[in-house]
Amino acid sequence: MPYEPTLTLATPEDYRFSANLGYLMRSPKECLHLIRDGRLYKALPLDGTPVLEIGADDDNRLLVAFADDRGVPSEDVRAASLAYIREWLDLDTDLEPFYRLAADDPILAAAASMHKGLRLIGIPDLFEAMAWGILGQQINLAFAYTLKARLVEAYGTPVSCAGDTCWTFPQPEVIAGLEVKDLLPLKLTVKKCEYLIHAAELIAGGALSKGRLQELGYREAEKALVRIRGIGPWTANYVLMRCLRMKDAFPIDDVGLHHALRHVTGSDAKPSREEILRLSAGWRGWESYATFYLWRLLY
DNA sequence: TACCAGGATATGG
DNA sequence: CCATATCATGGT
Repeated sequence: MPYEPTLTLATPEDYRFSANLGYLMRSPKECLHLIRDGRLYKALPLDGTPVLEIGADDDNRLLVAFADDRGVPSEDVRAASLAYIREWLDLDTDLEPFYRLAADDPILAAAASMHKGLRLIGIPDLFEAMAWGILGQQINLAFAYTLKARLVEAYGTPVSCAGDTCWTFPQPEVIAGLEVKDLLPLKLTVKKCEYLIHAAELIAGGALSKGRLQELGYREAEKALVRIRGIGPWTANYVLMRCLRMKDAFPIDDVGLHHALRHVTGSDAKPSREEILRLSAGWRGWESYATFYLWRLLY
């Protein structure tokens, strides 16, 4: 079904829209975007919450339409939407160095080849990234999606989208105003309720911001995050990877990474920290991308 | 049905 | 500093 794209967006030579949709479709419980007939829909967390419909043409360009019935938005909103897409889908990173190192890497070669054209899908909003990390601690991914959907449907904002509902993630100001007892019915642990509310308070109060973390650089930003209650090394690196887009962020404690490494090496035991450091020695500066690609081997 | 899941923290040695 | 218990529901 043809549609009239309002905007077109050039992508890098090695970009493949379908490879990225593959990642975005990994959970049927995802509530922050939806995919229909090869097109991606999302309500952007920007002023006016524009709803985007994103497809691709044969020349590997992204075709962007505004999928709500409010007509074409203002120039400002269009520009902000394009900027959001570039960041979310990571259209401005040159992946050539990553593919070059992956081609000769016994761990990465297969994943890089199989999913070539995939980019690290981001979580531009800091609170969403932290909340998603906290929710996902020590539970399987399917359950994490269930919890996220409950949180979003309780405290987020519904937006009509392609005859369905897209949601925007709850604002930190909203979650900061809650008490543990408000979140318990979602079946989070008491600690996760506390972590979530505390993170929301830090961001809503201005004590923590994406911009400030960005200025710190990887090591210092990691330290700053780990000092926050409920944010350990895994969550800190997850946030730096998905939100701050630090390419050397590396969630080395990630169970999914461990499974992927076992899958590639054929080992039946969880790799030790030393083993992972040895296997990843050649990934310097691309640890986040390496992890993201390895995750794709799991589902 | 058991087992375990994209961990973090508190506690005890 | 390292090992262990605890959280706690739900997916497979």
